[in-house]
Amino acid sequence: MRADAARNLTAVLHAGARLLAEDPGASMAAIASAAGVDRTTVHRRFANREALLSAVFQAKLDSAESVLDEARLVESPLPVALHRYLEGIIPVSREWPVDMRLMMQKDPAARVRREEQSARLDAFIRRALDEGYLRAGVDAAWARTVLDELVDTVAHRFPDLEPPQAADLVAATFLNGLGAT
Amino acid sequence: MRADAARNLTAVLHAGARLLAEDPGASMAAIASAAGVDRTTVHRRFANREALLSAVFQAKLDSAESVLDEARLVESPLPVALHRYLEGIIPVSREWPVDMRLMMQKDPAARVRREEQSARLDAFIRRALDEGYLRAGVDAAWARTVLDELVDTVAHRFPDLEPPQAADLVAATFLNGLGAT
DNA sequence: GATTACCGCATCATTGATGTTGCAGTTAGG
DNA sequence: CCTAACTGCAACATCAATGATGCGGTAATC
Repeated sequence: MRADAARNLTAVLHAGARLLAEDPGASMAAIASAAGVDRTTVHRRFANREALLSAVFQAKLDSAESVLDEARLVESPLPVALHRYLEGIIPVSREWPVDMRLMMQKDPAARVRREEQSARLDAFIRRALDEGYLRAGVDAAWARTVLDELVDTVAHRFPDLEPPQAADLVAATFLNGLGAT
Repeated sequence: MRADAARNLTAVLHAGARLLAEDPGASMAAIASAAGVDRTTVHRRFANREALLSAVFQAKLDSAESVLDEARLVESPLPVALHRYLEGIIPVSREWPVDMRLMMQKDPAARVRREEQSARLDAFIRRALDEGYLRAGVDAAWARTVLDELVDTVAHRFPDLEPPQAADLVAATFLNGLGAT
């Protein structure tokens, strides 16, 4: 692929992620325009709207997978792995703000991949329970969901918070909550 | 308004909230069908799609406002008010699963009302800080956002949890987090 | 039980989004 | 500098959603 084509491609993917996050019904024309590209250029690269969405998901899943790999969720000491994961996943969530849950109803391939990554985080939460970093009796599914939501929240509602500080905030809230004493 | 018309109206609003939560691009036809009503009936009651969305938001805002009033956020002891608010707002979030943030971009009236309600919760969070129920130094905006997200999460991702238990879970997570000791 | 409000059904017009194609112009890369 | 790849532009076809309307039938309310 030629260099300018590659630039346009990533521009379209990023513009797509950004516009679709604000409005899941964003038109191809709007995405193309935001990417500084003609509408037909997008159609030439992606056969249909679904293919474009798929490509955006794949891009996000790729980034997330790298973070999961580099966090060493299984090997590293748990607090270290948690912090490394958070510091990595928050920028990913910002770079690809598109919400997976809502949009990959019609993309089974992306769903499968998402579930594989999800399973790695589930295992991490179980490990946290086993090693006593979470209170006994805490529901693993609840802990997992809360962690996801805290990540999304700090990523998108507090965009000016740098990743290290954001990771601290999420970890502290997750483990200690916000209450006194 | 005739009784059957009122029934149809609420059926359309509920179907709309449900379908729009799953897919913000859900068609009027799909909503009408889900409500067991002809498409033209919906068009007769609501001049356009925007009006239907507005009505759904208004319905949710009405319910939320009742909860805010009855929680007595200013007068009651803080833990009592918090629990009462949670126990009330979780069913509202379930009854009207539509996400406000995403959808009322184009509905300034709803936005204003939402912000008024939001201000009441902001004040409640400030009160919690002042009275020492939240750790000193905790960012009020962060606490506020986390509370909202915990409510939405327990409401939609744990639909089988009864409101009292769900409220306990949210309050405990909010104040104490999930970590050990 | 009469009336009137409401509904379902069929039909039509309109619009915005999607997707395709041909062509001329530009630019990356050998 | 030459070529092939890529783009923008214009034009076109298609389709699904929106919105309007008239009419016969049904059901709520008095």
